[in-house]
Amino acid sequence: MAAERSGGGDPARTLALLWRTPQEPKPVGRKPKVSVDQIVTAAIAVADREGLGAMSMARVAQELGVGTMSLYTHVPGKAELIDLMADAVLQERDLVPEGTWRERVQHYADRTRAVYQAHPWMRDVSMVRPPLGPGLMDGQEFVLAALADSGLEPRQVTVAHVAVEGFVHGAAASEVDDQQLAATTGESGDSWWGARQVFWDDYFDVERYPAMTALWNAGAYDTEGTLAENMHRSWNYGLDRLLDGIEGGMR
Amino acid sequence: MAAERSGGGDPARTLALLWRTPQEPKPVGRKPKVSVDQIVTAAIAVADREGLGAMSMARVAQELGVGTMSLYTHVPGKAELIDLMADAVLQERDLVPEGTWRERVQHYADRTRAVYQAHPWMRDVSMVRPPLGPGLMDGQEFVLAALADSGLEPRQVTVAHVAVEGFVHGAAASEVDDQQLAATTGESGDSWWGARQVFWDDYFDVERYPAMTALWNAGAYDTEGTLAENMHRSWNYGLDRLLDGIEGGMR
DNA sequence: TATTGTTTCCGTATGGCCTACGGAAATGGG
DNA sequence: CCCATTTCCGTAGGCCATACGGAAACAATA
Repeated sequence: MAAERSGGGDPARTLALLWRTPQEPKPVGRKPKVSVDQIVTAAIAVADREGLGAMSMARVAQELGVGTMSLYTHVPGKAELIDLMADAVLQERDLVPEGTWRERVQHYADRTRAVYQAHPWMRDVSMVRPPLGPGLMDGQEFVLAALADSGLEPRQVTVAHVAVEGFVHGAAASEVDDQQLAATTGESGDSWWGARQVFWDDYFDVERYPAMTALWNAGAYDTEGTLAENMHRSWNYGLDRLLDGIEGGMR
Repeated sequence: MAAERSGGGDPARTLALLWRTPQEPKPVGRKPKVSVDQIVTAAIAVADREGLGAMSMARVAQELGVGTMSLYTHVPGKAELIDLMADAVLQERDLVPEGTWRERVQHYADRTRAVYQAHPWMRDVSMVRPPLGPGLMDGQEFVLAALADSGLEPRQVTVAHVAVEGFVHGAAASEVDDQQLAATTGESGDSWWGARQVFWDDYFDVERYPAMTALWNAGAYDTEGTLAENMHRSWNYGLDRLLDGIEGGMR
């Protein structure tokens, strides 16, 4: 399925929802059975358990014990609901501004990674046209403040920011991909690779792939630990090297 | 929509398709109206034009002038078809092993980026449980050979490999996200941001976001060029810094 | 209490998706 | 001409988002 995205709906309405612009309680009329917060919470719960693909309007309504169409009274549509979900979980990062600029970027990366771990469906939410809510904005402010303290020129800060942001979201996404697939398909990554043992037996050609063969023979793949642990190690390594490079590029 | 993925179908069947294991022509029986190659080509064409979300079995069959169910004679299901599509476009990279290890990694990144540019739907294809076909494998061999020439220890090569791979696919994905959304929603990135001018007017709080405000005032966002050009610049910067870091880490 | 205005709830219907099943159609050999 | 074999594909079941419009609930008023 393609990346889920914010609708072309009225931006003002979506922004009001993202920032929960308070509106005076209606004096007359039927009392609502559900609130926006309840809908968002229920939607996140469904997506956490069964993936974004299973998060249908009908499924969320069922979870709340209301009719499907009732949701549309509180939320413009599914795309906007996903925006609300994304911003809500980004708020869970709870960033504390302590330490050097580098430690703060690493903290930001760790917290963002934790969000993806807790909510693997974030992999499927595009951050190119992001939900302009408090969750996203607070995060941007945090990293930009850290990078601005690094000594980079203002113009360089914005460039470095895109690179860091890309790495963090990209790496977090690929790291949780595995879990998400395990959850939705019911097959773990290890089992999946195991079932493809046939590949190494029947298709891998040592003459066509000398570098891989050499690495294999050198024991480069004799690793302890699970697939997830190895990905995490690589994630830390990659971010460290990227920050090394940014630091070194200032001279 | 959630990431599209390979089915739990018979791995042997999928691998045979990926490597196009030749099978002796059937002596008897009805002649096929379409081939696997034709199906994959048509599916790629549809996805290129209208996104992976529009690439339905019915749509592909229509493109080929056959009934929907006829496709299932040649391809196990939609998930496997997506694997075949992904491996096919990865083969377009056509990697030439020239230059220093660093130039080769950069060449790999450029060619992979070109694939995403030409086929934006690749953003929606998970690379965690990748199609183990020639397109993927040749690419892996190419980068691993380059990294192995860098002087890193074998064990370090595999770690660096995951980091580079993550950066390349992640950055390429976020770079094409914008184009893909422009194509499927009919709204360009610039127009989308324009419609959200309201945000800066009504919601942005200079006291809550001092770092962003300072950068803005310092002219860090007074950039010429389009959104796409800026993303490309950041991509190059990020990869350079990552490779700087890898190079520096060897000492 | 009955009416009225307002708001929310939600059943129905439309048009899409994947794919299991099984019969029809085509083909070449005996 | 028959028949085994292979491919083609119509039907049907069970999902999805959401436009529309009427029913139901509620507060204020008469």
